[in-house]
Amino acid sequence: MDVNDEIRASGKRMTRTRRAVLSVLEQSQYPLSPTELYAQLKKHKVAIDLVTVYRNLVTLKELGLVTQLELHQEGQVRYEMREGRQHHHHIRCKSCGRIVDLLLCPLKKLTAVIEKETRFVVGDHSLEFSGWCPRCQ
Amino acid sequence: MDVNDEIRASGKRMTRTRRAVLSVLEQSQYPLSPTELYAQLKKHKVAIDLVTVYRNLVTLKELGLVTQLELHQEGQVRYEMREGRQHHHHIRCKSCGRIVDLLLCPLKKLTAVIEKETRFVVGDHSLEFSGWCPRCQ
DNA sequence: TTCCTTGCAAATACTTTGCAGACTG
DNA sequence: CAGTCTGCAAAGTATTTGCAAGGAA
Repeated sequence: MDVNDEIRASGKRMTRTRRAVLSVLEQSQYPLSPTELYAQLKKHKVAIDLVTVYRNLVTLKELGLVTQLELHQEGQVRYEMREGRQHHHHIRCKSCGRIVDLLLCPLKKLTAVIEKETRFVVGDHSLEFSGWCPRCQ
Repeated sequence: MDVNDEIRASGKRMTRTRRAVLSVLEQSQYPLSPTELYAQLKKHKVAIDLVTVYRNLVTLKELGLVTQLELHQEGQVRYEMREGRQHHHHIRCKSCGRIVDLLLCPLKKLTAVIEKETRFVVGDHSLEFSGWCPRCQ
């Protein structure tokens, strides 16, 4: 079942703007904020409103096609494609803002410890590093 | 050097509102958002403006007296006293919003791994869990 | 033809800024 | 007294909502 089918299976429709949003996200090397995504779309001469970008991102997130991130000190949200990507985290440069994937996650064991200690049932976790990238050091 | 001295040593002053903000933060069992802090102050009949709460929190953060947190999916910032508290993280209930401290941090070793892998110099990290607290399960 | 989707305008939420008067040391 | 701090008004940024027209299946 491809993206198109997944959208239609949920009763939603594959529209011109939806396709464009997905396309930009697929091509991006890093998670995009709604505003950045909007700027990319404009650059590619796609006629779309910022509000539509927001609404499409909400929809795609609900369908589980994209993942939403909130990086520290940014005051905005970012999205990245989920398609086949394994669970991962990010590191962000405090100087230039560059965001790089971290393909590791040390928290599986920790979750059990936390559940025992707090009696919470753990759902998600978010982990993010920040520092200075090679160029900015 | 107590809080009072620390503030004065930086050329800042210990004012009525600053004292009130610190007092509420000291008594809170969990990190407070500016708005929650403001509500507490009002409840204690402290005459203060929300803007002043924001400004004092910025100042106290710059002085290292409070720590700022941004929990996932909250869309607001929180602050907690730093005074002698060890480095820690939080878990938040997705249902009632309750926030509980986690007194562990498994990330010291990981930092070295990440620095080698990404060539970043790691500054900070943020780690947060969310799930369902005992009452909400 | 149904009803999901879009654009535009407007509202909301959180946070920051400008300025003149008030207060601390 | 000098310089910091405060309240009030207003601006700024990110995001959401209402509504009527447009578009997908």
